[in-house]
This record gives sequence, C-alpha cells and structure tokens, in this order.
Amino acid sequence: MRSVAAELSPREKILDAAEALFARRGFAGVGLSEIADAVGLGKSSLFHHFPTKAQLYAAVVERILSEMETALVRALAAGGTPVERLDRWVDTIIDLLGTRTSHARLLLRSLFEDDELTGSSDEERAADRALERIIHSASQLMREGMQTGALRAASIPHTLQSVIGMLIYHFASGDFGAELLGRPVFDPVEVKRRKDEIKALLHHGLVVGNCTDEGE
Amino acid sequence: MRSVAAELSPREKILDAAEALFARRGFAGVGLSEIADAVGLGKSSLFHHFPTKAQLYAAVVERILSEMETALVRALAAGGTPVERLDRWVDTIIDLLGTRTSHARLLLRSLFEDDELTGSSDEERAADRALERIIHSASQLMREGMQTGALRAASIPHTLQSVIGMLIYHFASGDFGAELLGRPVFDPVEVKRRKDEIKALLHHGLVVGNCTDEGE
DNA sequence: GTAGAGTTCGACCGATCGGTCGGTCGGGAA
DNA sequence: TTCCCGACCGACCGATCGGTCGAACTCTAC
Repeated sequence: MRSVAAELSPREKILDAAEALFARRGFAGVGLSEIADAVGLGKSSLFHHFPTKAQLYAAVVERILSEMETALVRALAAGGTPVERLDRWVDTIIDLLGTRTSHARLLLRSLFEDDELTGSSDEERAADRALERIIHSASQLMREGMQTGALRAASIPHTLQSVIGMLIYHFASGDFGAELLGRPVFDPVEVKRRKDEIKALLHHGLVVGNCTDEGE
Repeated sequence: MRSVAAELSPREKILDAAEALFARRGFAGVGLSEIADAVGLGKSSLFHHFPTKAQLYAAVVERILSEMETALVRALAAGGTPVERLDRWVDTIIDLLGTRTSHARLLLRSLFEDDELTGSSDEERAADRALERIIHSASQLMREGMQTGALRAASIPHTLQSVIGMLIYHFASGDFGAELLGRPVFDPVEVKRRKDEIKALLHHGLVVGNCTDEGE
C-alpha cells in the first residue's frame, strides 16, 4: 500500500496511540500495557522512549498545543481588521478541533488533571508556555478590537472563556453532542455549520433588537 | 457543637466526599479507600450503601442533575417573555455552578466517561432522563423565542451547545480560569460578572455595528 | 433482658497498576 | 569478525485496585 513514505517513528506511534486512549478515558483510566498493545510493543519498551507515564502524557499535550499555536500564529499573521482576524482565529481552531477528533477532549481533560499533576521539569512547562502564548495573542487581538471600537467593550478574560468554552466543549461533547445535533460533531457538515453559528453569535448575539447601547 | 440539626446520613456524607474527589480526579483516578477515608469509614462499609463503584458514581451524577432540573423547572415556571426566561435560565445555572464548586467539573467529566461507562440499570438512567428533560425544556424555550421573533433565527442545537459550553466550561476551568481572571472563578464578584458577561454576549454579540441583517 | 435488623470492620482475594532489570536481537562501524 | 548500541522483550517487584466475607458492634422493639 504505502510505498515510499516510510513508517512513523516509534515515538510518534506511541504518541498517537496514547493520545487516542488518554482522550477517551483520561490519564488514570489508561494503563501502559494498553498503550503498548495498541502500538504493538511490549510494555517495557515504552520506557525506552518516555521515562514515566506522566511524561508521556505531558508529551501528548505538548504536541497538541504546539501544533495549535503554530496554526494560530500563522492565521493571525495574515493580517486584516481585528474582526477579520477574530473570524480567522475561530475558523482555524475549528478546523483543528474538527479534524483531530481527540484533541478537544484531551485538552479539556488536561485542564483538569494538570491542577495536581506535578509540572514535570521540561516537557510540561513547554506545553504551559505554548498555551500561555496562545491566550496572550488572543487577548491582544480582543484588546485591539475593543480599542478601535470594532468590538463591544467587555471583560476580555470572560469573553475569552466564553469563546474557548464554545469551541472546546462542543468538540469534546461526544455522544451527547451528537445526539443533540442528530449527527456526529465531527461530521464535515456540522463542522462547517459550527463555524458559521459561532461567528454569527459573536457578530449578532442571540437576542434581536438590542443594538446600540446598554443592557440593563 | 451542632445540637439539633442532626448529622447527615452516611449515604449523603459518602456522596459528598465522592463528588468532591471524582470531580477533582475522575472516576478512574479515585480509589474507594480514598473515599472511605474522607468519610471516616472503612472501605468495606461503602459497599453497604452502594453495590459498586460505578453505581456510586452514577448516584453522584444523578443527585447533581436532579437538583439542577428542579431549580430550572422552578425558574422557567415563573413565566415572562422568552428573553426574560432565557436570562433567568442562565442566572439559575450560574447560581448553581458558582456555588457547588465541584458540579461543573463532574458534569463535564461524566459527559466523557459515560460514553463507555455502561448505563447501569436504574440510577444512571435516571440521570440521563433528567438531563434529557433539561435539554428539552431549554430547546423549547429557544424555539418559542425564535418563533415570536424575540431571538435571532439560529440552529437550536448549536446555540444550546454554545451556551452550555460557556457555562460549564468556565466553572470547570479551575486554575486556568483563575489565572485568566486574576481571581478564583468561584469568587462571588466573578460569579456575578459571569452572569452579566454571558447575558451581554447573548443580547448584543461581540462585534458592534452588525445590527439588522446578514453577516457575510 | 434478648432477638434481630442495620451498620461497620479487618482480613483477604485475584487482578492490575507503574516501573525495574537482565538480557536478546539486528545492524552499522572498525 | 568483532564490537557496540539502540530497540525491544519477558519476568518480576511492591503497591494498590475493586470487591467479598464473616464476625462484631450498635440501636431499637419487645
């Protein structure tokens, strides 16, 4: 079948298997033997590539976040008005989360588990820093939009939390989301629709008729 | 110390301890001995009140969802325009999630783990049905609002997902959210602000100037 | 009293957990 | 040919997992 392209390195194969399993059942819910079986290796061989289970998990998270950061930097660098960049920011994240079916769940899980999972020296700090940069540039974008008057004045952290919630939660919602939608959340039709719906909500809100000023 | 009010029943004490632990580390991440220690019982005593670990977990989820359903039914029954009821719906959920600090995480986790955790006969079905009723009544509310023209026409499932994501994710985001906000997400000031910010986003959107019609 | 239900307990079970260890294997350099 | 080295493996370690069992300790009702 595949001819030239060469096999993935064992390290990558391990990361792929671990990513899928961790996303489905969480850090504590997956045994190393299970990961090893999925890759086709013995359990002891995993320790040749990753010193501990926690560091394997950290490597999985780091890979996801750095891919996301790269994509977002690229999307924002293309320029345009703040609103155009915000729309492109949303599109880029949805393209990623809608394609890599385990990323949303894994990121959401890592948000919980990391509270207590000790930040192991190297790998985990890298993930944290990538996340920090993503958040920082998004905040910057919103601040700029509000200063130029393109965006309504609002709490930037809260608005960021709202957008993150709309994005990550949706693609992590699994069977529940699929039942709501009547179609898998990763179905291309629904992924496309998700882009439109989120951008429409950001552009127009939900309630009609409250256009110009205050809300209370 | 406390005189009249009576102790909580052992069943409730177990549920409280299990709720806090499951929320923090997930189903697989918590051992029964840990729960037993937290309650002040021997591990074997837990099996007198709950036949298996899975059913204890299901009971925890069920208690949360039924409390939430009761509060929401009460909030919607008070009547008013669709927009008023929607605002009250948001306020009610935030009052709950902002007070019971483990509920958001536990609900979010249960959304993931349940995909594979077998729906054990009784207790788990009860939770699923409560959740179904919550979603159903919220959909009904949105449908009514759109039909009367109070709400912008939009995909009800997607809008529901967005609102759920904004609510649940935020209160589950823990240290990450606290760092963003500069204050714990359960701080009363931030809880109050969360209500205002979400309702403002639903009322006005984020982008200004796109008031009346289409967005492309 | 004492019978009996409800509750709690320690001891124990097989299985699995993350991780270690000593060693096998194949391929490239000398 | 020899040597070396990274990849890999099976056997094994102590600990902990969810769960069972039978005995003991309440408390109430009679």
